[in-house]
Amino acid sequence: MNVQLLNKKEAIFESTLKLINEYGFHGTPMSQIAARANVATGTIYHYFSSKDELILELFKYCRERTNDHIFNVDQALSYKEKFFFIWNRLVDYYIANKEVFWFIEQFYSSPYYELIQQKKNPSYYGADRMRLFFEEGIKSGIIRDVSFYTLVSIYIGTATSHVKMVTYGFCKMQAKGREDILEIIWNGVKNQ
Amino acid sequence: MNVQLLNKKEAIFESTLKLINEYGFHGTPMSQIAARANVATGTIYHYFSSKDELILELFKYCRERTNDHIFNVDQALSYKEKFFFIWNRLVDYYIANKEVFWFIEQFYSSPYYELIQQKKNPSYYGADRMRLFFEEGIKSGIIRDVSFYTLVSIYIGTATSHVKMVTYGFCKMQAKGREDILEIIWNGVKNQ
DNA sequence: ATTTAGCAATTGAACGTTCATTCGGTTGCA
DNA sequence: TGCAACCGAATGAACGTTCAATTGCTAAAT
Repeated sequence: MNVQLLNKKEAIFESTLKLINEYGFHGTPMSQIAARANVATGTIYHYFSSKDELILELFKYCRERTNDHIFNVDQALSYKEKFFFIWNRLVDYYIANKEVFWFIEQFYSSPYYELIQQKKNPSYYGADRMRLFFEEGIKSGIIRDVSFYTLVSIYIGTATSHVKMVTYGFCKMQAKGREDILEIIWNGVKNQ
Repeated sequence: MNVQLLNKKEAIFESTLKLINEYGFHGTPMSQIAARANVATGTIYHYFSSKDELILELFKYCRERTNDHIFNVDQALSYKEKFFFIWNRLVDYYIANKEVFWFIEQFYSSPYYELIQQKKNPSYYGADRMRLFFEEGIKSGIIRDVSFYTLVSIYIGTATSHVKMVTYGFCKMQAKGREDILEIIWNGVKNQ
């Protein structure tokens, strides 16, 4: 990542992200997180009360950054254009930031995610903007009136699945595959 | 291999599956796997050379069982019917066997999966039947001629995404949501 | 039919390592 | 002067793995 790290907290985040991507939750000791971030082990505990909290905070950090990025969209575009644009932005972002993608995927598949749900902390939920975006399409009659989670399964499910294929190396990152997916899901959800 | 051996091995598999589902890869010690399977810790090492090998074998075991189940389909059905049937079977199987689903998800998102890819062991790849099924639809002109991985993103991506929503408790396991998803992706992939 | 040899299966305490966390001390800045 | 930031060796618990000992089973030998 080419970003100039402004503080130690972000250095710790970036270090954790890379190590977890490489060795998984289990295989990344605090000592190595510290080493890669050029801080002492104890320093991490100045910012985070435990390893679990570090991982929870990192998840929030990743999700906020991702959401801020993908929903930064020109409101002058037509709904169809926005539908395509946001999907492509999400895929681009994840492919350019593989560590973020794999960390989020690992997190969602792990028991950590239940911890967050138990807390019932609204700031953990990042679905608000997605919900608004789909509601906009439904209310204006452009896309079919189906439930939010149905649309998420189709829109986000295909995007993450596609990113997995590409980062696994199964298929090349080529425009054709993306266009096909987008055309297919758009044909499926549009009203007519 | 006699019956007794299979029983112990399967008991270890089932125990591992449940514990990993509950505590994650990192949070499940061999001692607990043994306890839940009613065997001694050392016994596990009679069947598996290490914890990593146990997890790799368990992954193969889960994937084989899942594939055997979902592709057990009446060939007399029309292609569209099979398309709907297999998708529903996959979703049903995962919802009825949540530990299998979450284990596979965790595995795919973890660095373990790269280990398997490095081995280049064909027995690890379970995509053959899926590929044949899509080819059947393309050759007969029923579904659009797009790449295998595009179809996987749409077909499997939406299925796993839907299972996640349901097992997270975001949406009820009701017929409506499924029908909507299937109708949308079928509208998208069918020819013209 | 009984004995016996030998190997497979099983046990769980012990071992050595790794790791998250702590803490007493140091640095740097306001 | 005071306080936050920072350090890293020390601590103790947890964990994967080993191993010497025990049991159970099978089949050949008597």
